[in-house]
Amino acid sequence: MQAIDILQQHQLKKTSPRLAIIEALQSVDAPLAEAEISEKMGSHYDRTTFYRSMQTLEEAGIIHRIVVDKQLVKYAMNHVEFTSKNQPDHAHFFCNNCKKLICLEEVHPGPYRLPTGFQTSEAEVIIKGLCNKCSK
Amino acid sequence: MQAIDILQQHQLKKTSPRLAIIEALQSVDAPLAEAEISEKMGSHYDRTTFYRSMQTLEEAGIIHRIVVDKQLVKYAMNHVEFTSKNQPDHAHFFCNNCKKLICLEEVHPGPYRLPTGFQTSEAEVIIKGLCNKCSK
DNA sequence: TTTCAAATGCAACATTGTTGCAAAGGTACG
DNA sequence: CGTACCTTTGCAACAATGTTGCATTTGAAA
Repeated sequence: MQAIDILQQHQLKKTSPRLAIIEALQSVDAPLAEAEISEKMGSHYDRTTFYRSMQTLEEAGIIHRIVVDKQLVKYAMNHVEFTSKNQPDHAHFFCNNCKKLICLEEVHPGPYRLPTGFQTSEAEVIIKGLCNKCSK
Repeated sequence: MQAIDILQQHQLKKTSPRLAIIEALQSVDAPLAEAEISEKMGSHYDRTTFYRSMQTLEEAGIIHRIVVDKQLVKYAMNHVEFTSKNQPDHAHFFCNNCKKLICLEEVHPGPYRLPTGFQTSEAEVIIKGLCNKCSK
């Protein structure tokens, strides 16, 4: 779907930073970090606007955020079936060699057997290792 | 086990920053963030030394690091049976209400059914929700 | 006790993210 | 089309976490 239609569908204003961010994420088939997105957006880039846009897009269920490691956060488009109520709960794979992050849409972790009284709302799973290209 | 014995056992120098960090982590039954550890260590505290010590202790298999969220990293003692080769692979629970992190030593996630060619070396699982005290 | 590699502590810097506020821009309405 | 209004942007300043270089100190072995 086109970026402008996605914003329309969620009743968000069609501003140029939001359109640029969505188009950057759609341009590659992998989650991107802020630095990678800002590169694709060129010169006219503001970090505050980026973070505020990401928050808006995440709350609307358009993107999701993946915390890979201490200093590495990546952002990815959601599939159309995910909304703010219906959170994506797939696992992510991080390749220790090529440093790429891959959404494993078909891997749904859990359920987990927690001690009595614990209530789960969501789970974040990062599997690390070597991807299919780097393990050869 | 005493902090000084732990360092001895791993053939690490028994320096005061390392001893203070281990004692801080042992003083409570929960993973701590840098700010929480530095509080317990009092005035004589240096952030560079802290991070370098944590790296040494992690590589030795004495502690492990848990990335809870974008800007929240916690550190916890390993059980004696874990070494640098034998990584701890238990899940962690983060309470969205009281913000405490709990090691679920008995919850061992996986195995995961990954696409062909993917090799797993480790997995990090953060389950979020309400802990037994906050769900009442 | 002496020696020396390892570790500390300081300064400076890097990255990621947040807050306040004035200016600019999108959208609805006439 | 133009205007009015509320949202969003963009800038500056700040905050938290983590890293690098280098001189000084210190643990531990001889």
